[in-house]
Amino acid sequence: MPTQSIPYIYTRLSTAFGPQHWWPADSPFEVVLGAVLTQNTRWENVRMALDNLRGAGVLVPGAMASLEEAELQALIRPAGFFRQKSATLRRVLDVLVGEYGGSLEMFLAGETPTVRARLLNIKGVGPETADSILLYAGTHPIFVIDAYTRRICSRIGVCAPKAPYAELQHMFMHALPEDVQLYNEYHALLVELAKCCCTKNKPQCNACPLEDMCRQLHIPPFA
DNA sequence: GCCCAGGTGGGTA
DNA sequence: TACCCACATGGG
Repeated sequence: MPTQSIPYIYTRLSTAFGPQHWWPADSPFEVVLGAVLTQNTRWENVRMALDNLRGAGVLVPGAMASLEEAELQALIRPAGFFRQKSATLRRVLDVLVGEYGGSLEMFLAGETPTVRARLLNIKGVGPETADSILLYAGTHPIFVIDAYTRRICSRIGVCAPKAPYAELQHMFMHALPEDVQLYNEYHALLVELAKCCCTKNKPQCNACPLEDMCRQLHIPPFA
């Protein structure tokens, strides 16, 4: 399966699933929180944590920054890895509030490579978290690679099972026109596809509306 | 009880 | 570079 199929796959997914309206958040700041909280974690768990934060009225940088560490940890606990994530969020808030007066817009303004480097410089923020923030909170044209993307691409033969993040990102960005909305939709659609037929160790397509495509793309068990 | 989830960073060879 | 591991909760 050559990389030329990347635009084709988008067309098929878009037709089957329609607009995804991602990221599932009410504000850019929530995107940042969700990007950290969803690290190796189901979104359902992340939503519980976000609901807690909303209930506590701390879904704005200033208010969250004033929380005690124990309070923050208790609120995000359902998302797992709560000690690690609270520390990461604290470091993000230090930059956001300390250097940009709490303005996410200011923080994310500037050239994409510059802002990306600034994000990656924060301990606990890796490439996926940084790119999710750049694309979904800052509308920077950058393609987000996640476990779903890698798994799907691996199963249809467009990459090795352990292909590096940068390699996959390069592949998508060179197969597609530079377009924030396209990158946004594509990533969301891959997640939608993965949830129905590309779960780890369970490559069934029993109820998958894309059974035909899975067959064409050689996704088991229709290979 | 066991497996898994929209990662990241640190350690070792 | 290439693995291995800790990190933690909640749902199937």
